[in-house]
Amino acid sequence: MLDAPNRDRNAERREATRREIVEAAWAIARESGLAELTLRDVAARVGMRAPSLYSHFASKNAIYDAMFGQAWSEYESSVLALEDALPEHPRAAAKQYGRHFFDFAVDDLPRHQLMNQRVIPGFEPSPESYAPAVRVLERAAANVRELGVTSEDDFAILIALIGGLINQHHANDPGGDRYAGLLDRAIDMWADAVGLPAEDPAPPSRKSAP
Amino acid sequence: MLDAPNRDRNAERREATRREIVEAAWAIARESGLAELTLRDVAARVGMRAPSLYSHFASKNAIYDAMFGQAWSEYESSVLALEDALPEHPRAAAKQYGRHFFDFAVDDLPRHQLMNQRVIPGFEPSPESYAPAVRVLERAAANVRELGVTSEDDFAILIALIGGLINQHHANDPGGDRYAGLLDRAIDMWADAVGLPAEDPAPPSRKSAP
DNA sequence: AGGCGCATCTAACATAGTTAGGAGAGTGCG
DNA sequence: CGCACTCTCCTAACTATGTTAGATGCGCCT
Repeated sequence: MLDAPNRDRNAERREATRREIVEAAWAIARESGLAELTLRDVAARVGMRAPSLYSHFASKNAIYDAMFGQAWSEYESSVLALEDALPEHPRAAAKQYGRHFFDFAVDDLPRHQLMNQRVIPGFEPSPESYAPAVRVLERAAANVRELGVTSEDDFAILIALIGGLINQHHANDPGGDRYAGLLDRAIDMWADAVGLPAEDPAPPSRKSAP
Repeated sequence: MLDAPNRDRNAERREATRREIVEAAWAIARESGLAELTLRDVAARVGMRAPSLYSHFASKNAIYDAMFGQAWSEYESSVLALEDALPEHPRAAAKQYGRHFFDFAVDDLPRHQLMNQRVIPGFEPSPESYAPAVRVLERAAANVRELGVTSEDDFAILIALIGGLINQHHANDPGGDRYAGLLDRAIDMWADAVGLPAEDPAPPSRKSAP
């Protein structure tokens, strides 16, 4: 039996190894794409053989789940940070939100792919790993409602619009910035339709942190 | 050497076999999903062994290409048929277009996946198989322009909007119809923004075939 | 009849994810 | 100290899948 301090130390080491594995997997995914991600390569990068990974993860899908869970978690943090820096004007805030979603998805292709779960045949994220993403959407919905948009449907349309531009960017213009340029125009269309007021020339910054 | 009639007959047989293989592949994809599509299963369904498929296709990706090429081709035909039945009112026509895109993508999940090419790691469609899809987009652009939309960007935004709703449908609401219901509202938003006139109460039908 | 082309076959290979079972290090108790 | 337990990692191997090599046999042309 292990006593308490040693149990803790072992748990830490385990966690560290798990993190190392997930980091290695992301490194490979970023360098060569998710399609090139093999357990043997991941294992090699952390100085192991493939079967040893099964001491830390139940399957390859469990590794995907950890990868995506980590990304969603970081995403949630970045959204929380964004909210503190959000301008006061509703339309400006909507645009900043939109640009944030877009940049996040575009800057880091493999991380975007997690939003389109069909990229990995047979993989379904676990509710736990997906939770931060759900919270982000709920927060975004709440924030958008606070801007004066009362309809869930209008919010869903905004999300669809941004998601669609992201997809088109990846399909037609990866590397370019045509669809990033369309984002402001698209959000303006949407803002007019839902009745957000026109933007001030010089928007002041808002919300000192509590 | 073969004389001309026999060469033709052989070519026909070859084409028939290719079609049979592609049909079998679609059947499996529809029943079990693209992830479950294996060459051994495809071959079994047409009464062959897997390596024999290589007499007709250079690789599994070549089979995907044929599958998607066929789907794009049928899609082009359905768009041509749609255009004859398009109502005269610009906003009504835009909605009918939008609903058509949406229904096509939603009714037949595996066929939709071809639009999101990232589903099959390592697969890129050939320009030839993809040509009908390009023509459909060009026709759609021309038709939308004819409705009075002069900006490529506004057209791109419409496409993004519809594509985004389709993606959300597949991700969040497969089987339901929430996003189908949002489509009209979304297209109305877009139509107002680009200045299409309000819809007539009773739109007459248009364009007898030439 | 003889020969050529071609679709199909069997056998096998390479690469994946995964499982079985054992070796060795660390830890705690007698 | 020595023994036993646990845990991580290992080697070996299995299975599934795309793919290649080479043989076989059928049909058509001369």
